[in-house]
Amino acid sequence: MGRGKIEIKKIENNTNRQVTYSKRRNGIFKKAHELTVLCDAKISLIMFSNTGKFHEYISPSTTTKKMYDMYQKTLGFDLWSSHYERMKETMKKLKDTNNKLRKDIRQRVLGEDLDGLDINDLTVLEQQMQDSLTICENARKRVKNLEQRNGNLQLGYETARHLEKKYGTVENGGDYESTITYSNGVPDIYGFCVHPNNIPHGSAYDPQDPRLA
Amino acid sequence: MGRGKIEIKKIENNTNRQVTYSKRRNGIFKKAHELTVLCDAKISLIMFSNTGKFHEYISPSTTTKKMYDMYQKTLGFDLWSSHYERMKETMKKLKDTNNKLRKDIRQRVLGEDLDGLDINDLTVLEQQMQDSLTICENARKRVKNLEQRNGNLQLGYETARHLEKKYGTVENGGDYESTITYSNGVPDIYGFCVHPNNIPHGSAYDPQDPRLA
DNA sequence: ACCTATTGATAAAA
DNA sequence: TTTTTATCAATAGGT
Repeated sequence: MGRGKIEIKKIENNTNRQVTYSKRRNGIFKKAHELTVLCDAKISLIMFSNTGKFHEYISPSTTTKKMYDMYQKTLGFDLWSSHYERMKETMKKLKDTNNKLRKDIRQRVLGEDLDGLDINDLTVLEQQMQDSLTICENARKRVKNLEQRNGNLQLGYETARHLEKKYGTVENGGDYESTITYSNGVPDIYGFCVHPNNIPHGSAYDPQDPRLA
Repeated sequence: MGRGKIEIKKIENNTNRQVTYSKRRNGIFKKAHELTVLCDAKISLIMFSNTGKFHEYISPSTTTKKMYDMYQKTLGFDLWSSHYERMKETMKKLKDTNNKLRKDIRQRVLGEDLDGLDINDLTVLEQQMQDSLTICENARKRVKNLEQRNGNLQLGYETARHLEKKYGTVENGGDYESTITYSNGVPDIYGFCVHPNNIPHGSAYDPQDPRLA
């Protein structure tokens, strides 16, 4: 639709391609806007030129984020589920590990939960504790010497209480099952947003622009 | 552009609006496809009619997922960052807790890492260990009696090795910092995909369709 | 950026 | 819905 028909194939002339891109981009944005208004539709149109320049149109009644969310729901799958599921699995493992470690501590330090162990376990455990106790005693003696020499007698009984409170069961660390909801941060005054790549510069489609009316 | 100019405002006649939506949708899809080919651009165009019907165009050289990923990178924010960041934080906390617990165990059971404790800590620790040892000893004696009575002499030294290997430092549980990359599951044979809402039905834009040439 | 001859898109009707 | 066709709109090539 111009001074001659053109084939729909890549325009090799660089300048020409850029000009056509600019013109047709405006055209398609205008079409998107018209369709939005005429038919009360919601449209998300994002595009990158071959030079990486970014532009988008989003219907005023929605946001890109919402459109993408609807897109996922409509197609019945979550585009980042694999990523997300991996995360959730790892979190579960970490929580499990935490709980096991805490159980170990209760077993070893507080002397609870020994019922599940047989004689071999208990013998090993007892020996380890004996060794640890010796190491601990030696350390205490060393430190006692040092602290006395420095007249360092501070610190009270807070330590004991503190240590006692540390070995409960791990609670649920966070709620990640809830439905994803969000509002995005894209300003949307004209219905059109043209976001250049990195450095902002002019050329936004303006529905009021008489040149495009 | 038809048998009379029309105002760009919502078409109130329902049938009319639907017809216009259908026609213009095809029009804009064709434009998107032409722009993709002519200028080697990448375009993602998703739309929902006012009745909730879903249609999309995606340039053959890319995927909707990639487009939104690029979109996020270009705009410098993450559409699901709040959700994602919260998860990462929680994971970090869980890992930290794990490491602390493991350190505790090393301290208490293996007798390592006592350098950071002062005399009060060590005294408390020593007393706890002494108590635990006593409990453990008693447990062992009880179990020993029971096992001997039952002639249960199985189990070897595997336990000891097992216990020794359990208290290393927690390694990075998963790599979630890496760039999100994916290929989506959207079939893309024609460059155009028309996904009706829920139940698939015909009407896909076909670049080969002579009616639209 | 602007022109305008042409091709392309589409509103109304069938 | 799709086709037809009279009209209006978009734009290719030139300035």
